[in-house]
Amino acid sequence: MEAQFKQIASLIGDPTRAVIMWTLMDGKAFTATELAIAANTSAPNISMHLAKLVQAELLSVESQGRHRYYKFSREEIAYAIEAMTNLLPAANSRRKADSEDIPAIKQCRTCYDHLAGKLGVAVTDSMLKQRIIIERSNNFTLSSKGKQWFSGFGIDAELLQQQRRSFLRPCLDWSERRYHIAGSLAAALLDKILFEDWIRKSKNSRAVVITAKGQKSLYKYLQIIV
Amino acid sequence: MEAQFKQIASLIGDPTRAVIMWTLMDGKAFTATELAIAANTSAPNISMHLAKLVQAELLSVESQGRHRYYKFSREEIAYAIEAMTNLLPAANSRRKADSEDIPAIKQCRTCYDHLAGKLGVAVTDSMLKQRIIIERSNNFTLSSKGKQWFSGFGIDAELLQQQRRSFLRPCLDWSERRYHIAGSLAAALLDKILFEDWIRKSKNSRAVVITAKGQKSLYKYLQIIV
DNA sequence: GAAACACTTCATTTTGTATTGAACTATTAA
DNA sequence: TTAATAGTTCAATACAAAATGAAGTGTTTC
Repeated sequence: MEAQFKQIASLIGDPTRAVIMWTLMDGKAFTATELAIAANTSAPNISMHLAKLVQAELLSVESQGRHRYYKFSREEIAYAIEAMTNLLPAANSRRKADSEDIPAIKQCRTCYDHLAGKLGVAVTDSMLKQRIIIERSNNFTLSSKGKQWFSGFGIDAELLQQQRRSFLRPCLDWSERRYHIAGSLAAALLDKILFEDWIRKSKNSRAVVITAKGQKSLYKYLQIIV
Repeated sequence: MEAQFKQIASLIGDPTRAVIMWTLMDGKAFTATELAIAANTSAPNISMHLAKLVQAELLSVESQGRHRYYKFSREEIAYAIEAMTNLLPAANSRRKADSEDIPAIKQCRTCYDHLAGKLGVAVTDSMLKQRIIIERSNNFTLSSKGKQWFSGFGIDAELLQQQRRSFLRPCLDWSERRYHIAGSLAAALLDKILFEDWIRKSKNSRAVVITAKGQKSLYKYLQIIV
């Protein structure tokens, strides 16, 4: 077992593979070439690394014509990467002020399948304030008022709650050092506000931008001033 | 940020350091020599690796005379290692039947600060059956009956619930592929049953053995037949 | 106070594995 | 049918980082 853990650790541990995993936290599937660009390496090299990750069943591939799309094979992978990400800020708090610090990604971004960054935390704060969700000993639950709120939003919380996957859980934000909501409910919310064009994903980055419509709606529904 | 993630990944990724982290999942502090034995390497080498982990604030050291005790600097580290551990079974399901498979550690072991393995899952199952805890969409909550049960056990659940740290959460068991309870409540339970001598930790391993007293008590309180 | 122990530091060597370049397959476009 | 694109495979190379061995610090024990 220890040997197997070593294997997984060194699998994620390689810098190039770490970037692959980091990039895939976007939630969508990437082609080998896209990942090569993200990791700033050659095609043969990325191919080798992807092969290793697929063989270990950390990633899955899907061929579409001459493209091969890579993504996490299952949700747990994203959870693990997320957990590793959370180890970071404290480790670097004393370092030089980050030169690579991109404000955009701190403001508003996605975390695998849900909203994170300043906006993610703001949404969560507002929901707590309005008692849409209730916090208790590091756990969130949806209130009955919350069920109505989501329902008015076109999201059937009851239905999501019946599913096997995690419904609502706190996720520590690496830039804010505060919790935002994750789980199927948070994923459904992200889907919805993307569909409604409140926010738009930027290309090749997890950063998202808030539209004018989003600005208005975020104030209306959640009293968030962007 | 990506660069920092790379750093953390390669920090955990080295085989020797992976063993260090794995060993520390025991929850207690280890000396450099103990870790050198666990990782099967030399004193200078383990010292170098430990220095790196401490510098990254993944571990903390405490000097006691000529011994230096190393442990996780914070709870999140254990969570991340745990999350990584859970990626394993699927990754190896197709492999040769594990030759290194030690039954003892599958039966009953600790997972950082709480009970895991077959016994951990059995305890959780029994608690669910008795409605001491309630499961809902991948989350456990303590029932009022449960509060009494723990109280009768000398554990003040209310008090634990007020603390900042996670109170009760599911933790996926790598050997059983099923959930067992984790969080401060599960940690308090482990403390209690260790104190009551139901189980005993074995040296240099996360495996625990069930005592005769434990066998009786597990049946009495949780209807578990060992 | 000397010896044994626990651990670290430094300079050197080793080694595992990532990377590179060339050649190859398969798909799409012209 | 040819050319371009997307990706993989293989053998050779390069390199960063781990391991080693000798020497040093501080602590306990006899």
